[in-house]
Amino acid sequence: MLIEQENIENININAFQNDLITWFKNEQRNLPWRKDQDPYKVWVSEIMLQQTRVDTVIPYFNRFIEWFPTIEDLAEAEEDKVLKAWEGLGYYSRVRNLQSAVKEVKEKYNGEVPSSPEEIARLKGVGPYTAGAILSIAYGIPEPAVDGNVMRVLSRILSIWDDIAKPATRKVFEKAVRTLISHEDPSAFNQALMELGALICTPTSPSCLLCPVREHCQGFYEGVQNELPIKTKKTKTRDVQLAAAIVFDESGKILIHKRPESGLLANLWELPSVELHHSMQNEREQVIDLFNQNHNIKINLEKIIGQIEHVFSHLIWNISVYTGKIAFTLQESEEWKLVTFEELEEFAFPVSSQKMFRLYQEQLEE
DNA sequence: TATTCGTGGAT
DNA sequence: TATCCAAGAAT
Repeated sequence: MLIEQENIENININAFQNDLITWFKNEQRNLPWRKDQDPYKVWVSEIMLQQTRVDTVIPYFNRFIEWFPTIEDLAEAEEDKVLKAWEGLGYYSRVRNLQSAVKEVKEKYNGEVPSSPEEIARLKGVGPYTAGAILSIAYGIPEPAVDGNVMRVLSRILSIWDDIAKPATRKVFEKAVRTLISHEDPSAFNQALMELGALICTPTSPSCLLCPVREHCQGFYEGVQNELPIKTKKTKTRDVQLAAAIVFDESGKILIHKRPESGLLANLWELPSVELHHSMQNEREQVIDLFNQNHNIKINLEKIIGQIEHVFSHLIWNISVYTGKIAFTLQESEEWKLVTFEELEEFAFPVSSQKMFRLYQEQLEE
């Protein structure tokens, strides 16, 4: 904490703010959520951008605002449609938290996104970064918005060697931002730090020769810009063996299942599946037994149509994909439905299920 | 605090 | 091919 305190005193704060903000105003990308400062749109964009690239978010953002133009529209929407709007974006609890928070804003705050740090931080899905981003960008309030970009950029500028993988480290950077932030234009300042991280001060091989704040950068001065930030943490993924089935009824409809309301891919639809375990039993027999035991569904498996690998951040699914027929009359419910191929479009599926549908289509074409 | 939450692009 | 990682939050 002492090191960065000394380094921050080496910075000419006014010149730094001016160089950074001037660069941002000239070089910023033209992004759909920068067309106005509607707090709702800023909010939606910030949730979508969590751990997600700008290029990925753009089409999702445009469609989401088209479907749900206002807080009221989103508050009143069916959750299934909201999840459909998020289909393929990942981290699906983000959008369920967003809708929940939007309902709270509608009811408790008369539809106006609160502008106090305490109130906005209490909303579901709004953490320290998102609270600061909305407050500064939509309301011009000088609050820190410390994301991965800001930690990378400031770790270099201030030569901060704390491990940014540790949650406690964010506070170090929030303190630095409180010292550095422009009170004239907090929105431009915060966005400029992130834009600099995205365009110039990139994770590998930063473009220091193009950097508008190079002369303020302690890391560049020391020649350590490629060693910062310090980020430990290893990703240990575990393997899970699954078997999924495309199960048809007599009329050719497909059986789909709604996942539980918490945990992985919560509330999304999927092709029914079971987790396999090591056994002397052959896989085909085990799948039939597990469908019976876990789902209380009797099926006749036809054939295996292929294997699919799907990689999450923390685990890997290896899925054997079967086709089959349902061996009794199924009672449909909130959790189980029989639908036609056309009706599949109405349901939100994770990418793993979409891979299986594609695999089946490829089989048909052979 | 460490882990759980997706996905697809970059290197 | 494998690893990392991108505008984080909840638990």
